[in-house]
Amino acid sequence: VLETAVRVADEGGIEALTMRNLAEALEVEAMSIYYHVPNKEAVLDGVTEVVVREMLDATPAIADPEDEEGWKRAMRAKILASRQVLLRHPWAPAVMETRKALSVAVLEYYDGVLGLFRAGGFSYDLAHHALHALGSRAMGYAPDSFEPDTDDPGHDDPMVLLGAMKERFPHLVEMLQNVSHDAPGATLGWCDDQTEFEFGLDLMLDGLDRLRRSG
Amino acid sequence: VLETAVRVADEGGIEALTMRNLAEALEVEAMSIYYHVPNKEAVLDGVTEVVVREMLDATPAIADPEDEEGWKRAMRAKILASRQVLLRHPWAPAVMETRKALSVAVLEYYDGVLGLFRAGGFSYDLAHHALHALGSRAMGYAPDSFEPDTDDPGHDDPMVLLGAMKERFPHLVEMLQNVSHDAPGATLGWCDDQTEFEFGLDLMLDGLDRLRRSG
DNA sequence: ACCTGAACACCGTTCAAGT
DNA sequence: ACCTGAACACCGTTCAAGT
Repeated sequence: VLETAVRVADEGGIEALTMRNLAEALEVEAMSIYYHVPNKEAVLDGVTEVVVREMLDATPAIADPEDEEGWKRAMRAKILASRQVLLRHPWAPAVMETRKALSVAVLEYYDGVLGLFRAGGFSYDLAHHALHALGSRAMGYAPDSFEPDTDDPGHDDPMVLLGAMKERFPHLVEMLQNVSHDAPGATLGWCDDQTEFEFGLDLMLDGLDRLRRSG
Repeated sequence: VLETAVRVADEGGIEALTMRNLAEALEVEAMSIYYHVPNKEAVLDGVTEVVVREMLDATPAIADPEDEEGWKRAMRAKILASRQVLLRHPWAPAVMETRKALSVAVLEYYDGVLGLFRAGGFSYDLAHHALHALGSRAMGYAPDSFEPDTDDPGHDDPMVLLGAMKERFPHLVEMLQNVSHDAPGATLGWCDDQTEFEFGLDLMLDGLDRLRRSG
């Protein structure tokens, strides 16, 4: 029932997940879903539950490292594995943001993360702060503030555009000219999401490890 | 025009911001808005523009610190000031997440952040990574993964509930019992958002400062 | 140039009714 | 116990028509 909902969202995006579409995919006619499910909110709760359970299944083995130093490696592996799951369900982060109550799967997930912190010798207090600090990164995603502006403002010569932008956003333009290698004119679409995600994640994990050691 | 849209959202929440409601607030009847604005997406673009410009106005003075070491202080002040703006518009982060194109105000904002990094001696490459790492934190908010579950599962004795949860989520329950002081049974609603935000922010800024110094 | 009214396609949801 | 059809309230949006 919920798994077909996930499939509908995977294929047509989240906006394709309407009650009528879902009913069609279930080969049942229209409003029969309401017998099994109270409302659409429950469907959205359900699909995130399915996705998070996929994450849990993705990392069953690495839950409890023996050595204290191994917490970082295990945490990193767990989070990056979850990220792989999310890449198969690109709509999931947005839906998860809108869930206010914590589902059972999410609680299990955070419990596992906490377990890793504890295995690494974190106090509950520090582990609690750490969980907040990681935020959505603990579930394998980060709000991607940067997307290319594919609209008209760039439909003329990109070099001319850069020049025009230079007075308004001097540092941004300078950065673009210094960092971008392969695609000189392509505004901001060239960022390697995986690299950036790991950079931020490691920054967090290294900082937390330092706090752990200093007590 | 857009400012009244912000007011409507401030008063009634984001779900109250419908074209018909907005028209009523403008004391104009219904569909006249479409003469001034192409569609609702443009309205949402507009309101984030207004909010981000509020952020820009909130920190005009601290844009360029002389000393290299001051970058962190200035960045922290800028971000926390933006956070104060967002507290007046609690619906704004969710809307900003859904914008894909970068508005002029957002570009200006990021340009200012970049300027602070540069003033601190960051290379453009490191500053670029830093921007990604900060993510939404650069704009004063972080995805708050934790909200209390106010629904029925807790309508019996909280201590009994904790006991029942203990086998499924041992680390979570243990953490709750160790960290929570003032409100022992109140699931997870007691977290101090401001404290947690600053903890995560400082973790990032400290890590970035360390990378900056090591070259 | 600016606003309006009626209408359309679509959404989540209710409810009495079928088997 | 499970499904259906018709209907309701609401949404964003179109378009020909008004001043």
